[in-house]
Amino acid sequence: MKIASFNINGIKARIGALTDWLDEAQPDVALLQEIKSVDEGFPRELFEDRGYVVETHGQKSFNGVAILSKHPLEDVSRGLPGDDGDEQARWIEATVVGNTHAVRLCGLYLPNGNPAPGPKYDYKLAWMARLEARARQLLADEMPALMAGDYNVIPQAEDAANPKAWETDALFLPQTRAAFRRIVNLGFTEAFRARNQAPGHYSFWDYQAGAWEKDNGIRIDHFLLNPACADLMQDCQIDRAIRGREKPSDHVPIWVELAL
DNA sequence: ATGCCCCCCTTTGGGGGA
Repeated sequence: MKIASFNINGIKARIGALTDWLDEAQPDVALLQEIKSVDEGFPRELFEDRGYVVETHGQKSFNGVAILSKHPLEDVSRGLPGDDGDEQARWIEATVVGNTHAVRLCGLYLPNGNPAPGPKYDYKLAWMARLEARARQLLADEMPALMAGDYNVIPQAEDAANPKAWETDALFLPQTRAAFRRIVNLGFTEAFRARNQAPGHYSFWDYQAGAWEKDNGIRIDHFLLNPACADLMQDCQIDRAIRGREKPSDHVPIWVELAL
């Protein structure tokens, strides 16, 4: 089963780019971030026509996550636990049932956090603490589980073309990286790095200053797999070429192939 | 580190992103 994550930066602006990629890449599941749409505005029939079931957790103008799946989804849950007052749509969960295993899927859009320091950075760190709490539960469960999406975290210097430029940025501050590492170190496998240790692999290139043309990218979209899920991983890749197309998102898809 | 893009509800600009 091929499970992909893609920050599309607005569903309305990305309909063509998204459907083209779906038709070619043929993921069984696509976890989408930044749909920037309310649930009623999401063009679900475009995906239902392609054989996907659609679950959204939308919000007006900003954020918003969704799951598209060619297999039935069960136990859908919206919102990251731990703060009932959090209005931002950044988390959706569901269980997808394969032939041999069921897998718990968590799609996430972690806060950017800039400028740091400040209230937005405080929100990012608080959100990451809630993420850690949910991650601990997923580890305790025996069911294979993954958390995938736009983490807005550059884990290591080799995950940026120009790490110097990110030193004071919320995506790369020591506190951000420590919070991410703390979650991984609970026992998760960072899927891409488990299969590829080379520098120069990115998932985001800014629209500005010719970042794509200069390959001035960063790797901020990640899959974290619990041990039962890591045992099923057969591949993990980043669809880099998508960034060079017409009217692209500033992110590209990343996907894992799981044996189920 | 700013040479862009997306959203809103618009006619002219503001908020937000990474």
